[in-house]
Amino acid sequence: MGRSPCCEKAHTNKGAWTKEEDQRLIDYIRVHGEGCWRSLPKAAGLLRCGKSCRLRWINYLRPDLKRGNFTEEEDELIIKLHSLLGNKWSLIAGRLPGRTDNEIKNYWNTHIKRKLIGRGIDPQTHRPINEIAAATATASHLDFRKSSPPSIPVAEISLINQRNKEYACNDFSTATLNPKTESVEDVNCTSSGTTTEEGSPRLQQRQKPIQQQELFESELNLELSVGLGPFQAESTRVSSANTAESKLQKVPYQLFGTVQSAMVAQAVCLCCHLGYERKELCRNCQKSNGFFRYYKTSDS
DNA sequence: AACACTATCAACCGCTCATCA
DNA sequence: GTGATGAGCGGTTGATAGTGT
Repeated sequence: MGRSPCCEKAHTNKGAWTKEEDQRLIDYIRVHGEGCWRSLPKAAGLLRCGKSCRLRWINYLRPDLKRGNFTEEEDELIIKLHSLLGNKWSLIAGRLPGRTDNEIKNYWNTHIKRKLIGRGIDPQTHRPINEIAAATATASHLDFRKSSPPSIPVAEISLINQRNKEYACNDFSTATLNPKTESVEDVNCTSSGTTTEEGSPRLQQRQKPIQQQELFESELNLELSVGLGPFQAESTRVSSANTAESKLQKVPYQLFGTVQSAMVAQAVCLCCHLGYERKELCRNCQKSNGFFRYYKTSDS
């Protein structure tokens, strides 16, 4: 089915946003709230397409964004969530208050992937690289390296394997996988966008993380005692009964060994759970950020 | 100082999903 | 049931800052 372009491309700016454009967007949303992205640019006097405005707001201008480096706790949480959800960056971001899907995605690709490889963990499967190497022994090295960017020289694998043995006893992902029930293909699912498997990659992305999570639910005392973030909670997209997100909501989560039933309706942001900001409520738990949000149910 | 290479991340693109008429 | 539309997601690209030679 064809569809009209989201904007008049000939009359829109592209590339980096100027301070003036940022200010226009902020001012508009401050007054009118989020939403109606298609009509927003015109209404706000911006020569941008609605998608661009939305991205700029969500990824950069939103007042509750937490800028700065990721903490070690955030790293580990991202790794845990990725092992469950695959490249569902928006779902992962929903559990990391103040972080955006784009930010997490970039951080994953630039830092965490390398970190996991250094630990001897395959970043896509979250399984030890030596297991994967053994399972793919018949495949060419080139294929293996292609599937696990950034590639590591084959010569380094033995060193990594050794490191992995040391790490494996502490690593949640390696310690909880059941070799009897999971083949490499079972786990090698999550979603590399570069997959060349047959069928719709996107469909597989949606289905496989759930299968994987079912394995985890039974075997892993997973711990994410985090509810939906303030933004994620409003999403109409999480309503589907069978999404990984909704399944996550049903499970009582524990965080780093601390038992907490996570009532989604009483969700508390991760940073408060972790005690990052003990003196006062974190920004994500405060509603008075000077902006009001656009609720379809009440505003439209 | 100049150039090449690498890393980072904001922004874009193409796609799917949800909703509505 | 079907098509149009808006919104959102995930993968990719490109500009630029940082680092090495």
